[in-house]
Amino acid sequence: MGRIPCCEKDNVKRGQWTPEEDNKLSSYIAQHGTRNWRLIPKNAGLQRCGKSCRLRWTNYLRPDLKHGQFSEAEEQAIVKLHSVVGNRWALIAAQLPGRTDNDVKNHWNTKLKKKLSGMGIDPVTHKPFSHLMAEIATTLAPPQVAHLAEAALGCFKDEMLHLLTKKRIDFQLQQSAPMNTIATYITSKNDEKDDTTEKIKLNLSKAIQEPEMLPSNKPWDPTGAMSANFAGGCSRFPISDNGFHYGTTSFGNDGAASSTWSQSMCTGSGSTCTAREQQRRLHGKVEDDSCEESEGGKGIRNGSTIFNTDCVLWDLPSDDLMNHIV
DNA sequence: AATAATCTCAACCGCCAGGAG
DNA sequence: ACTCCTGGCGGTTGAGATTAT
Repeated sequence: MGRIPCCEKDNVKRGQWTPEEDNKLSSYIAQHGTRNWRLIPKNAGLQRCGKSCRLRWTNYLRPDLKHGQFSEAEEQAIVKLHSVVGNRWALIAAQLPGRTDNDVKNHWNTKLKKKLSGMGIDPVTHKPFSHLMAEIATTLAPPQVAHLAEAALGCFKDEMLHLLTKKRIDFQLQQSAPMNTIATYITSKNDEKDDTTEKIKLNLSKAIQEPEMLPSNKPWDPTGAMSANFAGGCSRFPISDNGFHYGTTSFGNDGAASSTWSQSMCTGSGSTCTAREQQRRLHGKVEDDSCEESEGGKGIRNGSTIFNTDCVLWDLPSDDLMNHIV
């Protein structure tokens, strides 16, 4: 048979750890190490599950942990790595000395996601929202394009509403917008949220009709207008009139301007891979996915390879960052 | 000042791969 | 060969803190 259960579920304490418990756990581990988590709470005199002890130690008590704010360099590293490996928090944390996967995950979910959204970047794909919309537009037949704004709204509504409500961006209704498109989206809802939603719809639909916004033939075409906007130096987004810039100059509306952030956030013009695909590639589980020009599952094992594919164009010192991953 | 809304982050949950038995 | 525990991981929750109204 297997092994005995790690702990008695009904006889363990849960919730916040007290300083006394922390002391017991720390001093026990200092003497005996972390060999067997099932035995540690029992031997240390703790009414905790071994799993809970392990979590407390790895996420909080370990002496090599940093507990302060994330530095800008750390944030950049997180975003870069996230664009490559997706939500592999342990993998990302391994590149940041003193940070745990929980730290990185929390920081991403509470700060960095919003920061990227605020810059007009989809935090899942690391592409500009407008770039994504242009890609969608090229995949639709003309009758379907009329519904693009609706579809995009479904994807990005939360981020857009967050921008509108928290950042107080004033979307101005454009009287000159093509009426046949507007008529498709405007409905007679009166409450404020729906009004906001309609404004978003209107501006999204307008954005995709702007000639300079649309790609010359593919959205990621390096010769196209989209790429001129987003590749390499990563210039600016359509919403930058409201204060968001995405170039080598300022981007934020919160005063956190002119940082090296702006050079790091953009995945460049080549990415057509979703975060999920990146993860699958990392695992090497998929040999022939939709991003065939990349190295498939072998990319991550070769460290720098993944940074050199057509899917992700980073200016990363890839060997440094990926050493521990390989 | 009181209340509501929002944010932060420690802790938990459940799943999985690897391996002990 | 099989069972199932352990350790690790990512997703989610909720209490407390902070901010807005």
